[in-house]
Order: sequence, then C-alpha cells, then structure tokens
Amino acid sequence: MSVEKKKQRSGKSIKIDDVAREANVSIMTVSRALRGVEGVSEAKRTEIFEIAEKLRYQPNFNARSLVNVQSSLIGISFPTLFNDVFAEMLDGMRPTLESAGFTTIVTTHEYDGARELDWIETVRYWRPAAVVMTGIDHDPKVRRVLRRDQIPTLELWEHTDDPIDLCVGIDHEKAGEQIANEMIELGYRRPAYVGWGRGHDYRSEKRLTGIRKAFSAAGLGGVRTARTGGTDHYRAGFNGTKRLVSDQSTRPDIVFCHSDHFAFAGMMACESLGLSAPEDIGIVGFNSLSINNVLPRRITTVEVERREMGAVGARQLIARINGIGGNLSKRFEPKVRYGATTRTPTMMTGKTTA
Amino acid sequence: MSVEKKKQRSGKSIKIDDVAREANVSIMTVSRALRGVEGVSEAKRTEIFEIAEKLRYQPNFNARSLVNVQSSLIGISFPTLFNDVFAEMLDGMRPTLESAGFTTIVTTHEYDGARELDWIETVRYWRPAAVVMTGIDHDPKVRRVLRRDQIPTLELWEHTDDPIDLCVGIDHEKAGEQIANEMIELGYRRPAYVGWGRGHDYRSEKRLTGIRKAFSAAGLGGVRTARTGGTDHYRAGFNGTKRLVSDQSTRPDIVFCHSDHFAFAGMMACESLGLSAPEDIGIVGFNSLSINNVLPRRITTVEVERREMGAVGARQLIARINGIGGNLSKRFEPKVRYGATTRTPTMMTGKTTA
DNA sequence: GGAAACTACGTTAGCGCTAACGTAAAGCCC
DNA sequence: GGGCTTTACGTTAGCGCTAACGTAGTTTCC
Repeated sequence: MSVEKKKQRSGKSIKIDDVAREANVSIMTVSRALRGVEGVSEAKRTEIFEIAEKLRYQPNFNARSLVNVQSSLIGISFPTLFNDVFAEMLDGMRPTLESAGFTTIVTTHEYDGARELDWIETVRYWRPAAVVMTGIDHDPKVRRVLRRDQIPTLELWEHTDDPIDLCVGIDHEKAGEQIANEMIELGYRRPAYVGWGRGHDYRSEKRLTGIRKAFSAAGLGGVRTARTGGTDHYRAGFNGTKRLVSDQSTRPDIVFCHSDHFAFAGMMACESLGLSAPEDIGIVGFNSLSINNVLPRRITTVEVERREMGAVGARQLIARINGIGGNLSKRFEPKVRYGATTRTPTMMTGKTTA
Repeated sequence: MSVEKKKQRSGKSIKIDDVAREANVSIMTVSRALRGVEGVSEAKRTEIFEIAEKLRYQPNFNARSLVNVQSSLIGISFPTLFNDVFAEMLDGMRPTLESAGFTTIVTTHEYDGARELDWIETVRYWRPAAVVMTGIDHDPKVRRVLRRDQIPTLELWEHTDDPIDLCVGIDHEKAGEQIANEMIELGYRRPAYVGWGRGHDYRSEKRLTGIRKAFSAAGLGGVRTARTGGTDHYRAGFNGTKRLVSDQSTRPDIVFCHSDHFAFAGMMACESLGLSAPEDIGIVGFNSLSINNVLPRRITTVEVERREMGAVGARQLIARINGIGGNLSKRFEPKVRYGATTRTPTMMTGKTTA
C-alpha cells in the first residue's frame, strides 16, 4: 500500500512504424533517413523528415542503445561541483561531447574513492560509450573493470604516463615544484601549506610534495602544513591560515594555498591578525579563480587552462570511441601568474639563484 | 574515411541467461530475484545473488528501460553550474533521487530559453522518468510538451500557483519586497540594483520588481539599475557597482545586488573609490554564499535553504513518479540575514515606520 | 477431504530499434 | 546486349530484459 507501483504513462508514443506507414516505406528506410545513414534518396529523406516532424516522432534511445550494445551516454565523475575548477572542465567538454551526439551523466564522489568505485559499477548498467574520471588515483578495481570491459576512459585534470586509457591534464607535483622554485628565487625561506585533510585531494597533496621537493633541494627547511576538514574553501582557508600564522615564533614567510579561495580567505585571516601581504607574509593561491579579477590585491597564483583541457579531453575521448588507437593523452603546462600577494620578479633588483 | 564507424566492443558481456543457466532456473526467476520482486524463495534468491556476483553480471538498463517504457533517468536542467546556488540544489536532490534508483542527467542552458527547449526535446529520447527545471519561465512549448507526454516535472527554485506539474521554491518578487522593506525601515531612501542584463535571469528581475514595489509603496523614488553582461559574478558586480556609485550627485545609499558575489565585488568597487559600507553606503547581497563566512564585514543578505529545497523537491517528484496525484508543490520562505554592510535593526534606537 | 487460495517457479510475447543480408531496377562497359 | 556494378530500398533476426499469464505443488479452510 505504501509503496505504489511505478505508473506507466498512458498516451502511447509514436514509433518508427507509425512514420513508416505514413510515408509508405519500410521502417528501415525511416531509420536510415533519420539517422543520416546513406541508402535513401534525397526526395524520400526530405519527405520522411517532414512526416516525422508532423507526427512528432521521438526516437527511443533506450531501444537504440540496446541494439547498439552501447549507449550514447558518457559517464562523468568529479569530486565535487562546488568548485569552479570542475565546472569549467565540464563546461569545456560538454559542447564537444554534445555536438557528437553524446549525453553526459555527471556524478560527484566528494573525494571518496569507494563512492567512485561504486559509481563505476553502477554507471556500467547503462553501457556508456565512455567514462570520464577526475585524476589518476583510483581504487585498483576501477582500472581492472574499465580495462576488462574496454570502456574508453578519460582521466582528466592530471597527467601520467600510465593512464587507464587516456589522460589529459597537468603534472601536479611539477606544478608545486615550479611555483615553489619561483618563490625561493624571490627570497622566501619559511614555507607553509594550507589545504584539506590528508586523503581528501590527491592532487593537492602532490603539489605539496612538489613544494617540499623544491625547498628541500634548495637546502631549506620543511614545509609546515595546516589541514582542514569540511567542504567550504573559504572557511577552511581562513582557519588553516590563522592556525599557521598566529604564532609569531613559527610564522612562515610564504603560505601556499590549496586554491585561490583558500588564499583569499587566508588573506582575510592574516588581516584579522594585522598582517598584510606581501609586506608581512606572502600568499600563493592555485587555479586562478574568478574572484581574483576583482581583488584590489590580486593573488599570486598558478593558472591552468581548464576549459581548454576539457575540450581537448573530450576530443581525444571521442577519437578513442571512434576506434582511434594509440596514445591520445595530452599534457598541459601550468603557468605562474603574479599578483600582489607576494614579491614579484620585477621587484627584485637582480636574480638570486638558490 | 574521415568518419569512422562506432566500434562495438568485443568482449561479450554476461547476460541474464548466463546467470539463469548457472543457477539452473529460468531467466525470469533471476530477474525477479535480482530486482527484489517477490515470488522467489529466500534460498534461491541468495544463491542467485551469489552466482550473479561470481559471474560479474551487470543488468542492462537500456534493455530494462525499453520494456519499462520509461527509463530510470531523470533529466535536470540548470542555468549554469558556475554558481553554488544550483550546485547546492543539485546536491540536495541527488541523495534522494539516487537512493530511489534514479540516475540524473544534468545539463545547463546558460539562461537561454531556446536551449532549454531544445534540451526538453532531446532528453525525451531517453524516456526519462521525470524532468527537473529551474524556475517557472519557459518557452510555452515546454509546458505543452511535458503536459502532453505526462512527464512528471519539477520546477525548482521558484514557487508559483500554476506550475507545469509541481514546483518547490520561493517567491522571488516577495523576497525582493521583503528585503527592500527592511531596508526602508532602516532609513535607506535612494536604492540601486546591480544585476545581469535583462532577460538573463528572470528570478533576479523579479526580485528587482519586488524592490521597486516596496520603494514605490513607501512613496520613495525609483530604483537605479546597472546591468552587466558576461558570466563572471565578481567582475559584473564590480563594474556594475562602480558605475552606480561613481557619480556623487546620483549616488545611492543602498545597493541591492544580484548575489553575495556581486555584493562582495561591489564592496571592492566601493572601497576602490574610497567608500565603505555601511558608513557611506549600504550593500545587500542575495543567497548567503559561503564567501560570507570569512569576510571581516559580512554582507547583509537573504538566505534560502537551497539544499533542503532540493531535497524536498526530489522527494515530491518521486512521489509523483510513483503516481501520487494532487498538489505536491511547496513554498519556501527566505530570511534576511543581517551582516555589517548595512545598518541593522539593533542600530536603530526606535523603529521608523515609512 | 475436496475446493479454494497461495507459493514458487516457468513460458510466451513482445518493448522499439538496427545490422546484416537480401533483391529488384537502373546504369555502365566493352 | 549480356554481365557487372550501383542505388534504393525491403526482410529477417535479434539486442536483453520484463509483464502477463500459465502451472505444478502445497497449504488452508470448513
């Protein structure tokens, strides 16, 4: 009584034979005409289109997917959508995927590997044409399953030489190393890092590793870290930074932040303690987010062409779906964008080599 | 040559008869067992589950959707995902929808009614179990099509007494009226509004209408407006506000902003001109976004329980899918949250009645 | 103790569509 | 002008699954 049966909708929909009957041809001709497959005269094709329109015929993709063995769905998995980074990559992929006739199913796993694995299992019920995942760190089963079923797979946002299938992204460790080296050149010596808790975001962790490498290679001390929970970038950045800078004796001279939002909130935290960047402390963001366009002091950050990354990823993935073999992966190069929250190279009279 | 044929994947997948054969039962028994439909003994059900697991059987949802006449897909359409407002509503809906066995297809139309209509036509190819749209302003065809096909439809984010099917949201005009009235009580007399260009966001436009009504009812002058294009809230808010406040002779004493992001950027713009809130000017946001948690001066804003709204919407929609009739719509009430960018009621010695 | 009701299955007939394989008619070639 | 190819269709046989309808065997009931 409490659980009612799913109601089948009443009004029966028009199917391909209705169009065929009206056009006085076989259903196969209608199928060919509407799909743009050759083997139909132009006159008939036009006529069939008109009749289909008149009858408001809607092809049934479920039936189509069934005979095609695979559907035209593409499963996409992001950690979260509360982050313009992923929204932008999605935005970069979508036009390409849609104009190729694919429909996207987007899910988020909130940085939880188990949920990602779960999703991989479930999305396969739809026999998707391909799958897109964020990053390259997954439960080992994910790789096994996708390889066994030969599902074209794109790992986006991070580059590796050993992807499941193909990947398009940056090397996050190198990105960390790069920005850290530039900061070292600018004379910063006491680094700190503010980010999420361990295991939350592998990419962020790798950037930290890169920062550590750079400072250690320069013979400088370790990187203090503040890790925060939750999902609110601003709050996390605020609290984490506050913790790091509040003790004067251990205060860092440069704070690397998980993102520009972290960095902005970190700046707010510093200001609440009477510290300002870049005079008292340097602050570095990541990802060049839009808030940076309106700040009186722009945050020094690392820019990645995320939309373009999505577009390239989508293009390569479609190539793979169409049977193109070989290495379709692409590596992007991040760029440091100087703002006013750190010293800048032009501020230096001469270059210092660490 | 340039267009290659979609390759069918080689490794044939296990289907229901493979499981049936292995379990020595008919496929119907397997189907029933795995779907949790009654008519199978507990012993057999357990055995079938084990065998299905062992064989790594994955039901084919395309086949299932074909026989069920409708799929377990739910199409969701948002204006954009570059806005936590929509990400949050989605986040509120998803757990409910997924635990009920539905998969979501999310699309964005970038505030373009034609794209929304296009999407409605296309998503129906999948015979979705339901459709979710943002707001109540659509191409008239949308309503006709959805009603004709009797597709359960949720209009989210905005409430009306005449929804396509069911709606869950707030009354945006009333929300505008409400906040404006509170500001009038606080003594503000020269209002302005910063938002997107006309036709971009109907909801925002309605809030402006509400603000106008309130000021006009109080016998006060009109509302000056600055409308900006683009997709970047911060940049739009910055430029729009700057335009409004830069001429001292026409400077408003209160600026109502499309969102908290607009408001934050507007504050930046004011500060760049040497104006601060609330001393020189009042600034009001909308939607209580997370940036507000870390600002030294929180923005006075209007809070809406968006996640809860999504959850309620999803619940009601599932009820409809399951055949529950009647009025399943719900109206939410927004709340004014005072920050430090306007005068506040406690600042007033006595209440002023306009 | 015999009919009725229930339980636990199996059988049948598609859901709407397309790949693969016909086939008739027209065009082409020397 | 006979065999070849090409064009423009039609026919056949499923894709994997489930609703609906059997049907044995068992239980219940008076």
